[in-house]
Parts: sequence; C-alpha cells; structure tokens
Amino acid sequence: MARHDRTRLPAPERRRQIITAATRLVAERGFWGLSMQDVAAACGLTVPGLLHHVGSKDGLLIAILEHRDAEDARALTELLDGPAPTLPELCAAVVRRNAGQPEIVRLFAVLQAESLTPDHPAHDYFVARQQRILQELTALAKDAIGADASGADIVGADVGGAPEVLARRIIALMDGVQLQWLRSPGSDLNQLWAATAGDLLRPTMIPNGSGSPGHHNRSGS
Amino acid sequence: MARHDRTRLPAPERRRQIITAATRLVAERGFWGLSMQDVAAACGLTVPGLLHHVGSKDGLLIAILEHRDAEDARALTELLDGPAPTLPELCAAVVRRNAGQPEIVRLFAVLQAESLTPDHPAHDYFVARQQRILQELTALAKDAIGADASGADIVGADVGGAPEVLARRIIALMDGVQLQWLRSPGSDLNQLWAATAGDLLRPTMIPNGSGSPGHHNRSGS
DNA sequence: GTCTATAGGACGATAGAC
DNA sequence: GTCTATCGTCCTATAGAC
Repeated sequence: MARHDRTRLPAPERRRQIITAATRLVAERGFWGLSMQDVAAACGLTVPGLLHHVGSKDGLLIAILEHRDAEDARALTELLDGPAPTLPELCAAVVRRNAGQPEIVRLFAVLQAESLTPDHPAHDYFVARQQRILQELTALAKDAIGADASGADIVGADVGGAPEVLARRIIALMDGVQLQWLRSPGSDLNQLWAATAGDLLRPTMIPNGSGSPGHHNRSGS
Repeated sequence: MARHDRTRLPAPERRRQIITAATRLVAERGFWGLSMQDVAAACGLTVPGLLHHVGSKDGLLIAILEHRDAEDARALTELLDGPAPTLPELCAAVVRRNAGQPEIVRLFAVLQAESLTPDHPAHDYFVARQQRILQELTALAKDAIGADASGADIVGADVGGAPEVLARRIIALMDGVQLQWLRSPGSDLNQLWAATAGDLLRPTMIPNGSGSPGHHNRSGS
C-alpha cells in the first residue's frame, strides 16, 4: 500500500524509528535471526533506504547498543541524583525500571546468550559490559558491607573477596529472575524480585544507608 | 578431498554423530544462526544426506533436545539412587555435572533466551521444561524447609509460598552463575557456585541455621 | 533521503540416480 | 544411505537515478 506516500522523515527521527523497530526484532529473533528486510518493512522503508542510515547490519546492532547505553546513562543519573541509595534500593530501582521495558530486557537476555561466542558482533561489547557492571556493583557492595557490622557472616565470612561475591550473586539473581519473568507473561518483575531476592539483601544490608557511591550501575540484565 | 571415501556409517551411529556436531553448532550460534550446511560439513555429509536422517531443520533441533532429555534422565537417576540428597547437595551435584560439559550448558543458555518468543521451534519445550524443573525443585524445597524446625509454619498460608520462592531463587542463581561462568573462560563453575550460592542455602536449610526465610509472597507463573 | 535495479551468495528443501 | 543437480526463496550490499 504505502509505497511513495510515506513521509520523508528527518534523519535523526528516522534513525530513532529504525532503532526502536530493530530493538524489538532483535529481542525476538536475536541478531542471527534478524533480517534487514523486516526492519525496513517495519519502518516503511526499502532495504537500501535502511542501509543508507545504518551502513550495514553490524552497524545497526552497534547503533542499537549505543542508543541503549545513552538511555541507560540518562536514566541512571536521574536515579542517583537524590540521596545515595542503599544497595537493595538501587537493585529495586533498576528492577522497577526494567519492569517497564520487557522488550529491552529481552534484547539483552537474547544478545547476552547469543554473544557468548567470540565471533558475535556484540561479543566484545558484552564482555566489557559485564566487567564494568561487576566492578561498579563490587564497589557499591564494599560500601554496603562496610556499613554493616554483621554483614560479614552472610556474605560468606570468607576471604576479602566478599564484595565481589555479593556483586556476582546480585547479578546472577537479576539475570535469572528476569529470565523467569520473561518466560511467564502474566508475572510482575517487581514482585518476583522482591520475593526471590528481596529478603536476601534487606536484612543484611540495610542498617544506615550511608556510603558515597559515585559509581554507576547499568540496567539491563 | 574426502568426497566418496567417507565411511558409510550405520544409521544410529550417524545420528549420534549428527546430534553431537549439531549440539556444538547450536550452542555457538543459536538455532537461527545454525546452517544445515555447516552441520553436514562437520559430519562429512552433504546437506541432502543430513536431511535424510533428521527430516528438516526443526527436526534436527527436536532430535537434539530429545537426546539431551534422555541423557539427563539417565544421569539424574544415577545421581539420585544413593541416599536421598539434601537440596544443596543436589544443587552441587548438578553443578558438578554441568561443569564438565560447558557445551551443553551453553546450548541451553542460548536456546533458553532465543526461545523466549512463542514462534521459536523450541518454545514449548522450554516452557514445559521450566515448569517441570520448578515443580520438582519446589517439592524438594518443601522437604528441606519441613526439616527445619523454625520453618514449621512457613508452608501453606499463601499460594506459591516459601518452597516455590526458594526453588525460583535456586533456578535463578543457577542460570545467572552459569552465564557468568560461560563468559569467563578461565573460571571454574564449582568454585563460582560454591562462592556465590553455596552458603546461601546451607545456613538456611540446616535445622539450627539462623536464616529466616519466613516470607509470604506470590509469584506469577 | 529514498528509490529501482541488480549483483552475488547462502539458505532449506526436493527429486531421482546409484 | 548417500549422492548430484536443482529449485525457489531469502539474504546483505552496491550502483546510480530522482
């Protein structure tokens, strides 16, 4: 139907439209299952028209991830400009945000698994992302544990690796809970997280939410 | 080179070879990224030769998953024929087994994410699998909690009470830890699990543990 | 900035010989 | 049980007109 009668959008707006549509499609089929033709069709474009904006299929994926990074950074600064949140508060905030954008969470879940192999175009991105998140959360965990006198025994009473262990635990729980959430259409992520992980952190970490984070945690998975 | 000089294997043996090779390739690229040509090449076959055995691409995936089910069932009965293990013991046993077959773990990680969308050929399989595992683990968790004196009144009250929450927590942690393991080539899954989740279950499940899992909440499913 | 046209492969699957 | 040959479809990407 709509062949020539499509409005010619300005480039930035068109780009946003492309990224939005592509995000949904990548979330559904992964990168290997994504077809440029489908993306173009979803935007009312032809394939060459689409390629004019993103250069290549890999370029499209990179554009998606960069756009996601920008959005996350924006949302996070907004999230952290109030009083410094405690670790469980921060987790809850991230979960609350993710609960409203299942498409994005699914995008990261699919790409994170798909990109485990080194030749995936998003492999390096996700390795770097994983390291960054682990570092940031570990720093926050260090503050949280330091503020809690009895915190040592729930975290493991083990070596000095306690903060990193706690960070890894949180990341693992978040990833796993989100997967369960995505597979159960009726469920609510906030509720699922509170039930599954809430009282795992709260009674241990909560006393006086002090500490000066200055670190960022990115949402996603 | 090797064109006609390939040994003509008997069907069952050839089938096993195909499934083994395909398992590795699906683990690397997912189902959408899998090409029958690659599978055929890995087996020293042409594509029609491969299709003769598995019927179609979907048929190949089903064959892979069915073979996996059979293997898992075999390993599990072997695992459970001794004295009934406690919940953390069972977890450790599963982790120990998975640590030896990263390829299989990766297969499930990739397919589990990829099959979140309903039109994926393995969607129904993974929904059923998730339900089955949740039920089994919940039953075990009920026993574990029942053995805890302080948890006597936990069960009941609400729909999907404490045992299911514990089961979900274990599943989430396992999925998340395995993802972290797969992304860090040097790491050891047993160690990672013990550090991240080990003492999360032990102090809670032992009669005198000070853990307090008394928490009612509903979790969607 | 978007189009038509087309190149150039790779894909899954079928038919039929051996 | 495996092959050769081939079909039709889909893909990413390029060239050049408007």
